[in-house]
Amino acid sequence: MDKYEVAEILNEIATLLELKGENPFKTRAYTNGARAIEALTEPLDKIVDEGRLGEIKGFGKALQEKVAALVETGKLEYYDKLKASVPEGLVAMTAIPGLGPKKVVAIHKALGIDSLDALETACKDGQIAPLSGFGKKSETKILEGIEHSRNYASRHHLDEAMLLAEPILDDLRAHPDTIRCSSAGSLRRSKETVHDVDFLVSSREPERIIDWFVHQPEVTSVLAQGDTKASVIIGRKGIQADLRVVSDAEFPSALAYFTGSKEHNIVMRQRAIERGLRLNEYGLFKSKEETRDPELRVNCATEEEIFRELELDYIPPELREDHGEFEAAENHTLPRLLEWTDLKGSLHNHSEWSDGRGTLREIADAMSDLGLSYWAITDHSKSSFQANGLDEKRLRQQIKAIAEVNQQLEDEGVDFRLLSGTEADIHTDGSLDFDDDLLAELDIVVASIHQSFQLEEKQMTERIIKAASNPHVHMIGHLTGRLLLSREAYKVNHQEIIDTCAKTGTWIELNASPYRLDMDWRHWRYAKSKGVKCVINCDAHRFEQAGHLRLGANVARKGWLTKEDVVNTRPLKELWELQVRD
DNA sequence: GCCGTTTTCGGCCCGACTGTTTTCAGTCG
Repeated sequence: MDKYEVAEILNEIATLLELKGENPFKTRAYTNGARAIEALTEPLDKIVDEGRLGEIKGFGKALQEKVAALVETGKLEYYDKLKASVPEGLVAMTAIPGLGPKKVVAIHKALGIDSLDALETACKDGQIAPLSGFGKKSETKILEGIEHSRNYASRHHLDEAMLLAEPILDDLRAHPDTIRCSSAGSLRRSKETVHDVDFLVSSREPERIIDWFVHQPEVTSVLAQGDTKASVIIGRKGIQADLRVVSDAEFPSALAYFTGSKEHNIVMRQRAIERGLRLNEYGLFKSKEETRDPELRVNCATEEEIFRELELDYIPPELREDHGEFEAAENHTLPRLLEWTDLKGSLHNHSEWSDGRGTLREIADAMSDLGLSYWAITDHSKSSFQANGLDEKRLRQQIKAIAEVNQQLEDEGVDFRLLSGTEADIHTDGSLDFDDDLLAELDIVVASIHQSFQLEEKQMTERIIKAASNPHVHMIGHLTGRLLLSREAYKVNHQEIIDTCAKTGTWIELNASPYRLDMDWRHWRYAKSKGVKCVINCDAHRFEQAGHLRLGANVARKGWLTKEDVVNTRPLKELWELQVRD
């Protein structure tokens, strides 16, 4: 069993314990254990083999035994028994907003309900409202929740959230009663998918800001509206948006608090407690007791100053996942992160020659107008016939056509170049769609998998390693083939592939399509530690997808990457020098 | 279930909102 499967079971154990009414701190121990396992950078089976599970923070005797059993045998008696003792379907019911473990159990005890379908029927029949602690509104909300979970995915792509949030943020900024404002939450941390969109505003007139917010034309329903907080559903796709309004003195601590992550915040609070202080969304206070007394407030005008009071360097929002940022911030070793404006071009893109839009010249003009320096045309290869992939003959024609466009650009004095390339399919055996002779004629070779996703992890890993070992391959494209919120990643051993790329000097793509964002940000720190370079690529099929560069850079920041770690921050001349291999 | 430079027992982050209640439990982030 791999670490993700183990983590999933630990999380399920936590939910099951909650349903059984266990000590909440015991529940939390399992949740913490799941997180710690997911965050591991070395293989879990290796840690188990060497008996080092106890070195993981929060791992005592019980968790060590349980995880070792899961890794070694794939089974855990404790889990099986626990699962058998809780009616199936109750876990799914806890996913409905407003229904936690206590209420789910209450409904089950009173009515014997153990599935979403049965719950829906009971609501419609008016059986829920008479229960103690429930009412007519509970019934309506549960029905809405079930409906919502069917109509909309509960998470959304990052670009969708950004596109929705930015105009609202602009309007909030322009609102006469706004002093400061920002996005917060997972959007500000650039998570690859987000559950909701968070806004924070400081103002002397909170009720006016709240009122303005819930009356925005995009708002389709108001979930909650109070004096300092409102939750609404916005947009066609139904994204939840939360707004908090605080005083300006509270803004820095509120921003830190609502940016999260939850795990990061817990460490921040603990650091405050260790220093005899108390941190909450209202400020950092010289008190051990709960207080909002301005007299006790440690004056912090910005987030930076809060970090300083807790003896930390400023931690950029993208890094706030409790994935090692505290150690680095203490030791002054946080990286200076990449900025999206550092990017000079994209090395994996398509044109009308395969399944993209636009002629070579149109693409060159569009990207040059954006201020980029180069743009690789890497159309699909012949095996991807569904994408009108190029065979040898058409690829040779395209190389010539690109040379002609570049000649025109040079004659016109335009400081921009197209690069010739291919996105070569990796066959099941790891061989590529073109011979080495032809690959050698190209500026850029991206090797990607577009079929046979179902191979076992071992075979899939060997397949990619073989492709990465071809001296003509510059980079591996979208390493796991995942489509966020729709298709699971195919199983690969990231570590082995990264180790190979470190030896061969092969780059790994961070595919900046909002549906991919692949390789996942969680693996970049390991790649970086091995000296493997990243390439942030648009995988553009249309002009406007050049904008994916910004998204890709945001996610690269989340992987701790700097300008130096990313190949396409370099000017063309340096890019050529990087390509020379031993 | 985990943890410990006062502690091997008694803590474990904490505040807002909702819906149901007549003062609060449950849920959420």
